[in-house]
Amino acid sequence: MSRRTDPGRREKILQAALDVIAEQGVSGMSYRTVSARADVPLGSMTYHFESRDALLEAAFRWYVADMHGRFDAHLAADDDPREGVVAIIREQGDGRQRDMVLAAEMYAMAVRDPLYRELTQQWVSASRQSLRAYFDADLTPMIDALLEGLILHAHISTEPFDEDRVRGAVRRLTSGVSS
Amino acid sequence: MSRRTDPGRREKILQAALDVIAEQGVSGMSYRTVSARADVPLGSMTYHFESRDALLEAAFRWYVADMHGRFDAHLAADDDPREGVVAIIREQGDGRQRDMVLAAEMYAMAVRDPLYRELTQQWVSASRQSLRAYFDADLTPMIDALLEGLILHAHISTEPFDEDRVRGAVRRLTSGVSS
Amino acid sequence: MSRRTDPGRREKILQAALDVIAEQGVSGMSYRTVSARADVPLGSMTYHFESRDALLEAAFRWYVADMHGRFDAHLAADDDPREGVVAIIREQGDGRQRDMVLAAEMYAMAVRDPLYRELTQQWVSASRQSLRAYFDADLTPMIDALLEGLILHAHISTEPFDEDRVRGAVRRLTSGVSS
Amino acid sequence: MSRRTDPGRREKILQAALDVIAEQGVSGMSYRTVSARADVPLGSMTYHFESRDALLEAAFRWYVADMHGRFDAHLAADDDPREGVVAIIREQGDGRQRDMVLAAEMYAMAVRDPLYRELTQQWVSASRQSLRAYFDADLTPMIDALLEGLILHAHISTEPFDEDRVRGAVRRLTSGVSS
DNA sequence: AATGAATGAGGGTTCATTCAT
DNA sequence: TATGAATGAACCCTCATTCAT
Repeated sequence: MSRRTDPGRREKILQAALDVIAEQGVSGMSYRTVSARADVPLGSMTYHFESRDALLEAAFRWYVADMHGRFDAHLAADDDPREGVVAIIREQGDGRQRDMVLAAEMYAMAVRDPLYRELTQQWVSASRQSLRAYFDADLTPMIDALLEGLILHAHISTEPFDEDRVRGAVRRLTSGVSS
Repeated sequence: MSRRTDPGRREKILQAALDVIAEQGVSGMSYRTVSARADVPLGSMTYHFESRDALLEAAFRWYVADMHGRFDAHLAADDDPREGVVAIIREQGDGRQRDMVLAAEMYAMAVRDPLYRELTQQWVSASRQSLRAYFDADLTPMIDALLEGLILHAHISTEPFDEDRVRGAVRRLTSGVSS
Repeated sequence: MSRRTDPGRREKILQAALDVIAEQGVSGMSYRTVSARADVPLGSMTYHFESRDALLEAAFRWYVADMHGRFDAHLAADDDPREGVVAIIREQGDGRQRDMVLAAEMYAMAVRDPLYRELTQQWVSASRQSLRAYFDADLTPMIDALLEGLILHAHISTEPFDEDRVRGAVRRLTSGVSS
Repeated sequence: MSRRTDPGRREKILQAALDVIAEQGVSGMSYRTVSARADVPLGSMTYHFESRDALLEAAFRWYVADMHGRFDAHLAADDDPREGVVAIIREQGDGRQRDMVLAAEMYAMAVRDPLYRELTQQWVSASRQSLRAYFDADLTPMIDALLEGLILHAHISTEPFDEDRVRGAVRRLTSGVSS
């Protein structure tokens, strides 16, 4: 079921969709805005994605898969997994506006729409699964939550990122629990 | 006392706007949906709120003021502030879908729009200010972040809320630091 | 039937109306734009002018009266009335964007609406009446027409105003006819 | 040959637009009025013309092209070009309300809007170019201006059109100048 | 005498979607 | 297979006008 004339078009559209969402939010993502961004004829959009909803879902699925890959890589990169957590917060919280916007939009949909709730759950589960390789099972939801909250606040706050303070919190949270 | 004037109309519209946002998201909040919800003529909307954006902003300002009041009350209600934190997470995480939707939508806007970033900052600052009455200054952003992440995850997750696990995390995070 | 509280308000509104028309055209002149320009409450507009149409008419009547006064003055100012005509063209054609816009808008209405046709006729008649004091009766409509066309073209054209050429045309047009 | 496609639709819309302008002025030309006049769905309007402004411009360009063709034909039709000028004034001034309204509306826009100023300049230039084939270069702007003013006044005035008077003026204006 | 509150109609424009080609 | 043409619904917003006060 491959496309013969422009095999990358599906992917190009998905990328453009995420770009548009990052800039204008989900509500700004229309067939029109995406087709313009991807430089693809409007009539072609419905051919590749049956409906706007289908496109939105496909875009976020792609995004989640991409994000999880990076999460894993970070944890594995450091000898001390606690430093991996700090690194994730540092990287995600510092810059990466695009990823944060996409995540925030997805969460906003998740709390209302079961489809995106499920997708987000998969993401959260996958993250915890990764954490569980290094931390106690009881602890992983807490680490994950701290991580989430810190990244979010880093994007909203004007205060500079204080790595030591984060490091301290991570260590304290994980203290006295066998890994 | 005919229909010619309706002193509570502004507030009625704001309430309806938040209701609509909670149900359909910010993108579902149109002059039309709100006017229908508030049982107010469409032409009346622009009289009270110059633009859709102005209405949206007014609605979220109202919401933030309301939320902060409840946050404060919780912290003050318990002898042990750590239990207050647990109570907030329990209450917000358990049910209260409406508040979570509103918060999530606001965050999604905040990461893109300076206006809402500022508003959210005010909220976060106010929360920390309240926490600082009970916890060490270095610690409050961490507690606040944990709180945020846990509430968010509680809404997304299907797992039941595990109060003891949360309590443990809060205590560990605050251990060894003078309150 | 004078207004006690703000005797100049009627005039202030009329002036503002003409200002708005000059800038945005007749279609841009609304109760709202004029009330904002005149710094007068919207509710006050209908008190002074029963309808938008009434305001528009009053504004143009005021304008016509003003214009005719200036036309007369020019003709009387010079010993040679032919030079007076050249002077009118020079002054009106050179700059005075505001007057031209108002005239053009009035003509556009005149060709469609009997009310403004009548008003414009009065203006044209008055101009010819003034010209007739200096020129042959048969000639005045021609001079008037030349005048009108030259002023209009002066506003549209990018070419500089060529006074000598105009002077030549006026003299030729009036040649061999007893004044 | 179902209704799915309609190759003449663009032109049909342009014609309808000019009709509406002639009857109700530029300010009466809305997507809605034109779509009704052309018997075309409202949603179709924005497909063919990106904005109301674009439609307006296209309509006037079409109109100008049409007018110039007729101007040329008149001049060439008579052996004596001076009679051609008289004929133009007679035809345009007598009846042809529609053309006059359109011209007046265009002038009104031209004095405010550079886009229409340019378009009108093109028209005026083209007319002079045509006149220059028969009259002295210095004279053409004067003939053109007289023509313009007479046609305009003919539409506003109630007096009947006096062909001999016009003929006399044209001859006098062109007298003593080599053609 | 003067005006703030209110409203229905209509304004331009965007949109998801359909379908003939 | 791919797309230009088309459309009805809904969008935000401006407006002239009414009327209670």
